[in-house]
Amino acid sequence: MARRNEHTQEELKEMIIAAAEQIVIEQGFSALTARKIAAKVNYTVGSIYMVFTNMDDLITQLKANVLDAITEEMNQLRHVPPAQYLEEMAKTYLQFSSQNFNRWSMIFEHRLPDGNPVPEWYQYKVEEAFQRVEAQFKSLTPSCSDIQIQRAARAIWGGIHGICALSLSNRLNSLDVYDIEGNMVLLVRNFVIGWINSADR
Amino acid sequence: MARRNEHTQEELKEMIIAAAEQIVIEQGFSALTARKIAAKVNYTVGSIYMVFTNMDDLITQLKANVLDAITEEMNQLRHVPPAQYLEEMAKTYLQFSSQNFNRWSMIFEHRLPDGNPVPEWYQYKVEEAFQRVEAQFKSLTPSCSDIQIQRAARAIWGGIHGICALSLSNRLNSLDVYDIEGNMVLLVRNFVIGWINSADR
DNA sequence: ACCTGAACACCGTTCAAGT
DNA sequence: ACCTGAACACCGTTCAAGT
Repeated sequence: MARRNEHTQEELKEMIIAAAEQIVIEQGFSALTARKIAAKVNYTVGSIYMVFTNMDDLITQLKANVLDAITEEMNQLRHVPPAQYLEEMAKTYLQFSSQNFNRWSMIFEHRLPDGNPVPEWYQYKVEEAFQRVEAQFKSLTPSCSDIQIQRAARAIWGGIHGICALSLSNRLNSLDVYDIEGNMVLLVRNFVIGWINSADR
Repeated sequence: MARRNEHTQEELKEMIIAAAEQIVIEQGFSALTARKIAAKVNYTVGSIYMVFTNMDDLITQLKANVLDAITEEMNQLRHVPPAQYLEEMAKTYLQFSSQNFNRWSMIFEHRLPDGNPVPEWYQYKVEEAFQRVEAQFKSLTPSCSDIQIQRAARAIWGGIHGICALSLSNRLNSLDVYDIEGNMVLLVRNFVIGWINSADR
């Protein structure tokens, strides 16, 4: 034992991530433990700490992968006018979060301890998502200042996320995804109508 | 030892809840443990299970208390026209969630295990919050059907919640509460404008 | 009837020791 | 250099035993 050299550190890292993702998908974030991961990849618990500084580090990687998966879905969207594009984004986000509920909710169920700030590269991924929304508002109302555009993007993306969060957490509430999609579209459409018609921006 | 009879079961329950709330406020939800609570109320861990079926039960009580606190804040709101009332609700929710961040985020960081459904009395408290929003839309557009009103309420309340959730979790992002409040108002105001002007409801 | 204390089956994290 | 195994300081939950 010790020094098996069966896998490179990089391979081990990927194996651990894959095993962890499987556990989250099947049993939810709260069921994710270092020992379960180790058993799944056939190493001892200690090995995890060769390639991750701690569980929070590992979980941050998992969360980043989910952000990437969402971005990937958004990249599939076809090119349509901005108002419609925003609706498509909202529907895509809803679809992703309902179809990948355990991975998606991990993003919000996990919080780094107070000392550890969210790493910059992770923040950057979040920013990227916002920029896609900002681009739509920029083409919708080109005369608006950057700050106005930013506000609109944050308001509507917050709104889109919030409908997902409330609807899916209370999802026993006899609301199916189709109904939620209606709320999604309602919010986006009315906000956009208001945004275009309003002098108050 | 054993059989101290210093407190009634009801008193013990309240002491435990109070101690748990203090821990959440000071150290966050993830730092809440049965043993810490027991130490704070000067009983042994086992005693908690005399008055709560398990930690999830206790946490559900804590979450309910937070919902009550939010409702309490909403009850302080003065009587104003519906469009303005919705904005006031949004601002109140933001203020509460930023001033009571650890208690508020507990509501969304904690999830009952898959077998345990959310208790009815808890669901009811959530419904109550929605009804207050529905009432505003009812007086804003009295001719709308109940289902339209419900959709509007869920859309806008989801939106309000989502802006809080995204803004406060990424709150290092150099956005202060005043900026977020601006996004809040922007969302509500534009949605309401859109809602009133739109034939598409 | 109330409460304890100890046990059980778990955690995350560290690190001396082996190859 | 890589990996283990065991330890440490924790968890939630149960329950026989004491008063």
